[in-house]
Amino acid sequence: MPDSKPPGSPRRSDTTRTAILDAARERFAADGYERATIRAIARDASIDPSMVMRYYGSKEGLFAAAVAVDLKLPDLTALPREEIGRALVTHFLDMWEENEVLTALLRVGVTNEAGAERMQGIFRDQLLPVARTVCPDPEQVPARAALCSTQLLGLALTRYVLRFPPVVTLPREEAVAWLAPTVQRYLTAPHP
Amino acid sequence: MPDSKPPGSPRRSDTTRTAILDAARERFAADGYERATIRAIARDASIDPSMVMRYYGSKEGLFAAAVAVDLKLPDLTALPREEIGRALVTHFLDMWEENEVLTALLRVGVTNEAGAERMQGIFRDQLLPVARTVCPDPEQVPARAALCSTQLLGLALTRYVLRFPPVVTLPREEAVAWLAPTVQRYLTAPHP
DNA sequence: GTCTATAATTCGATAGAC
DNA sequence: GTCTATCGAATTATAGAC
Repeated sequence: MPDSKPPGSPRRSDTTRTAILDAARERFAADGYERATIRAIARDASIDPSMVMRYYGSKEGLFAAAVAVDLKLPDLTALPREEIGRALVTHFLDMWEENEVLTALLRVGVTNEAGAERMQGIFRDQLLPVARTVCPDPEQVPARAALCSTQLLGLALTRYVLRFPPVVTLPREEAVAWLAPTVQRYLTAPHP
Repeated sequence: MPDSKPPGSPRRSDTTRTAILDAARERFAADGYERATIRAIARDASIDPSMVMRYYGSKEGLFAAAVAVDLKLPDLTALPREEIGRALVTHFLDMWEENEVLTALLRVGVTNEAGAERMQGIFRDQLLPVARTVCPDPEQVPARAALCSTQLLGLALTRYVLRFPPVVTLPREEAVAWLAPTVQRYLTAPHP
């Protein structure tokens, strides 16, 4: 964290570091934790495998650094109640498509505790505040946010990871049109 | 498949074979493909690792055999239209809880092509016939079945694999009450 | 900072005695 | 059928020259 150099002088290693992290995200997203080897990541980044160890200490450290980006969350709490479902689905599709971090986290989290916990933290941080502003009963907020996560993660799983053909084929607008009412209902409808 | 022995005489190896498959399902479900080692599976089954190779040839062969059980599918096509959502959610929760095969398939399928294809086949075989009987437009059947798979697999992912606490805590009846209308809508509601 | 060389494990798979 | 022994390959991680 502490940077002893003045702001205007980027260290030479910075470009190497980001190249490593980019390659790591790509490999973790494509292959999962075990099959994404340090050697392959280093090869993708056009550097020596030992540099990865030098910079990030271990494979676990590399993974932690690769997924330690904070995903910008637009303020959805100001939206009208009726639009929250559509806004959430759209926002999450944006997040999955603009970044490989979430795909990497999902592929790794399925067999890696650290990945699962981080994925859980992201969904908690993003869904709970929204749920709090629209849920009728504060006591139901965690359960309703959790229900939303099942639908949103299920879409990501089948579309970006398992790649079920009918889900991959589904146009983005159509997916939004179908899922938005579901998320809307999980958040705002009376308890069934 | 061909059994040269008379029906009344179980081969001695049969008990060993099923012990191996049981242990394999457990390990694949808990650890995924890479981390479930043949040695660990053999240790769980209290036999020698070389026996696994002798019986199943390779690790891939073992996995294929472990997940090659046919899941009995009750006939849901005879149900009244209005109950199909609840019946499907209940049926899938039963399948996930009575058997480790689906958890193993999901954990493996995320990083293994063979697992992903088998998972896709199961959902296709189970959902398409049901969707065909209740969908208004035959052309929309694959998309609507796919939408159901996103919600059902999302529940399984967060509840049985990632183990999000609020989803794990959710009582089974409550999960059914929330998801049933979703699945019902994906199958029978007019295109949004 | 970068690279070579290699240590130390671990795994899947094989050969062969009994 | 069962087990011992081991091969060959791949991995993470380290030590040290330049």
